Amino acid sequence: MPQTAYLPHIAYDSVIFGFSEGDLKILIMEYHNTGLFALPGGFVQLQENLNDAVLRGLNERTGLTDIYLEQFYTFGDFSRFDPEVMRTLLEANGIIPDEEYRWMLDRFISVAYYALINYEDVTPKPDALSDSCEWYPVNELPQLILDHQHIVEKAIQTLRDNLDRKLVGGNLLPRKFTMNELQNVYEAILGTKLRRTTFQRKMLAADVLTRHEKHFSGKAHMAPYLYSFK
Amino acid sequence: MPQTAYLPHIAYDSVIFGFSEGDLKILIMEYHNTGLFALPGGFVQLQENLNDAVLRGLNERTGLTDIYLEQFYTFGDFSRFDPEVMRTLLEANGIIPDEEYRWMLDRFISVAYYALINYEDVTPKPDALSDSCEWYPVNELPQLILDHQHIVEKAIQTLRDNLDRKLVGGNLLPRKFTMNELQNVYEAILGTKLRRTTFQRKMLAADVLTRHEKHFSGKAHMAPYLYSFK
DNA sequence: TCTTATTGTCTCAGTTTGTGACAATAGTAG
DNA sequence: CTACTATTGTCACAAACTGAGACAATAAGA
Repeated sequence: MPQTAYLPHIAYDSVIFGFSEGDLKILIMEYHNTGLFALPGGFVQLQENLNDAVLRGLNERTGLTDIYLEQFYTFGDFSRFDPEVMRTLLEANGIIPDEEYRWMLDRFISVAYYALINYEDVTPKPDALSDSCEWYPVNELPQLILDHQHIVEKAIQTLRDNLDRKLVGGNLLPRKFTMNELQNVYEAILGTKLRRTTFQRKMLAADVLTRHEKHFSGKAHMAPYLYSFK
Repeated sequence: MPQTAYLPHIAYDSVIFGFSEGDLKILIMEYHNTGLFALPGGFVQLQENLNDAVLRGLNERTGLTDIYLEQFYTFGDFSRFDPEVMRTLLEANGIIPDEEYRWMLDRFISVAYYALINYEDVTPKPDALSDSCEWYPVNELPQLILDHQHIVEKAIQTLRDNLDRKLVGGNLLPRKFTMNELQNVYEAILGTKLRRTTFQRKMLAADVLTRHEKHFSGKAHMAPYLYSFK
């Protein structure tokens, strides 16, 4: 691992949302030999924009470059400070927190972001310290380190609040999708069922969709149109 | 100034809103002998919660303890970094940035909050480095240091977005107020005129107000009721 | 050709919102 | 004491929006 200089005391965590099999999912890392699960995160280089640091981390995990990303809260309670977690994590990788790594055991304030990506576009990649980086349904998360569970909850809450205002649901789907697929995304995010006709009417009235050709699924019924966001 | 240990690289800025004479106003500090204007801000002590640090700063400026406070964004661009501003500010106060103060010239990431307070409750107090801490209408701000103008714009935008969702307008008024005063607050925040009857109906239907006695202003017309938030 | 599941659209009722009307004040001016 | 004015609380009506169901139009299999 080439050593780069980072801003001390400042970290970011990202809640990366995807949608598959009817479930809203997020990416979770599992660290080597520790049984510890955490959100993907990282640090900010000395001359790097905060937002760029997050995009860099997202690119390392997903390979994607154009990502819908939103900052939603900065967690700064002193109670977040638990050096034993980071020490465990480093030592499990054979790293003794000496001069070069001691800064990692300090207190951190973490700026949290959520990202919306198309599940199909991604093969998640673990980093040097982790065994895996995998999708978990938001309702079936493993126990997470520190306050990461709380960060996820706040991310979902913010996503729900922003869903109608920003019409971001489409970022979780391929470019072209059916109205039913879009509705499934909304239902997974909100955690409630929606009325088909009302949803369709609202989406069409919002004037944000372009209608394309029909999509023949091979199923024995009327074929739905494909749509994309304008 | 007793020296306390602070987290390096981390600051906060607060946009403190008040309402008077029909205008939405915020508190701005002017630093000694520099002509520099800035938002009230500060640093986080080593073992202090971020939110508590902000409340501490707010209390120092306003004397208030129960304050409606909301975190809205963390500004982390490298371009914020301009050590000359801080150097000017320290030197104008006869402080040479030596060992004890050099950390203040480093790059900072700033967590921004907005607060809503009752204008009448407050006599703003400058700090050790500033001549004044005064109310300015948001449309008549002086030129501010760094990206503080941008921070203010984002604060207003967030306040507008949250206005209906969180019904926070009342925090800018005394405990008891008339419907017309509340409407004036909403109009100042949104920057638009609202219809009297629609506004009244919406507020009453929201079921968040308690109606009290009438308020006799001495004017020659029907006296309005006073309301308070439940 | 018949059957089934799903889709796009329409209808109708119920609710909410925009807009103006209007009577009820609380003072002031005669 | 009576007119007059400005503002308030409330109502009325139309327009817009939303919930809920109805229904014809498919696409494929039996």
